[in-house]
Amino acid sequence: MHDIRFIRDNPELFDAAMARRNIDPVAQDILALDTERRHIQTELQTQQSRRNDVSKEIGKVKGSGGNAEALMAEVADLKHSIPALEAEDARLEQALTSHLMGLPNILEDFVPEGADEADNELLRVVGSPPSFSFTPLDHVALGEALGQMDFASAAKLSGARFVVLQGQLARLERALASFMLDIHTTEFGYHETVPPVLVRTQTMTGTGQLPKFEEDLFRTTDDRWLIPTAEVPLTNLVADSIIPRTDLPLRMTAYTPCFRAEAGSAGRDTRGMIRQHQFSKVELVSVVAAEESDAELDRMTACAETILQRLELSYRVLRLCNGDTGFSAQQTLDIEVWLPGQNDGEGMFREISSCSNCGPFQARRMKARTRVEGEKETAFVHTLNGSALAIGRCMIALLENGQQEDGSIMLPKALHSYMGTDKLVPSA
RNA sequence: GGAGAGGUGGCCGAGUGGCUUAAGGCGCACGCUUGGAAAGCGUGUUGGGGUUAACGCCUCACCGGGGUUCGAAUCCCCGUCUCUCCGCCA
Repeated sequence: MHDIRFIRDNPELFDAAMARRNIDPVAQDILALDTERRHIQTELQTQQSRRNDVSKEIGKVKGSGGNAEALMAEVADLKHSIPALEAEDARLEQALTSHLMGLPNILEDFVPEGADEADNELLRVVGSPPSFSFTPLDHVALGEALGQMDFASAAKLSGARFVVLQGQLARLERALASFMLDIHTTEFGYHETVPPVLVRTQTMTGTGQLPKFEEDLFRTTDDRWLIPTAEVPLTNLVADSIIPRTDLPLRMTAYTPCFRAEAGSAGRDTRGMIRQHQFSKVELVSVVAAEESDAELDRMTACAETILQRLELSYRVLRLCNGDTGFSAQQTLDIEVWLPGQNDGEGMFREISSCSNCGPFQARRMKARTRVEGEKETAFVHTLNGSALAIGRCMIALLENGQQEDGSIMLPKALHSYMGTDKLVPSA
């Protein structure tokens, strides 16, 4: 959510920022509501103050046996006007809040200009793709040849966009989660967490999924929501709190399933494990002081990159353009891994991680603040989140990059101890 | 799922309609005291919003939302969470 005081002081800047999000000027409408609301509040509070004074006076008069009827008659009038003003104030606040809640975060100035992913800015390419003496297969062919990746059975159980993994691939899921969590906790200081995957509406609103993106989510019959990412519960852990400045930064990591309705993705990535309704992911969340968030984004991205490097996968890092940056982010860096089996064996880069600095945007929605010990002023924290990494897409990358002509899959050294072997072979 | 008891400041805890400006304690900060420290004494110590050049003034908030009343932490209704017991269950 946005700071109404910023909009009051900089309406043109605000509209310019929203223009980068393809949103028509809104500052004038917002400020009209704001001005009217403050006018109502002033009048309301004047009347409340009068009511409080008179009520006290009535108490005193009655206590000393006097006649308070004149005073009570005065308050009788206020009893009509105060509720009316309260209702008007509530209406205006609601209108203002719903307006502000629906507007995306302001982008950093250096976010590149562009309509979609084709316009993202390439920051670096790391590693080099493996070369094959044969045409590499995609993960579907490889996984099914292993007899360990079963889309037909998943469709029987759950419909499209699900998968059943078995044998070594099932273990690989577990191994990857352990491998990633071990690095983040022991080398990078993230606090391992197991959060709920069902959350309340208020929690989804705190990180920005609601009220605008309901159609992307699964909702339960008792009015909870399945998380689309562990960013939601992890970040909301600091909602409604004031964190001592000395406790920052907070760094949390969690391995959770993620659920996405993929309502707007009909026909996209229908083959294989690239885009599923359910997938698992190791997520990183940082809660930091304002002045630290830019550096924290670089740090977080480096943590995600470390995983890819240890897995000996090549990748590239991009800064997303305005058209491709998500609702809550002020800046996003994507990591795309090389998948040699895609594009009919030509290979292509696909997103495997997305690291975002949300600045104070989510913190303001969830009232997450910090304070320097001994000072009175509080400040909204900055929140960041990143995948490190998406497990399913990581598995795809390992299969497609490690494939051998005989159909077996060579695993990177880092996983040997987690897998108890150095390669994947077809199930007996 | 059933029955009961609860939710008050950073923490503990008093408070069954006005004397609450939320008692008292703990913790914390500052000061006095001291050679220094402890103890003791004193002062201060929630958050959001409106208004103001500023000091300040006002308002809201005692889990959340409604209601009764001139006036609600206190009474009523709904919701929510916690605890105890029962049932069920991994």
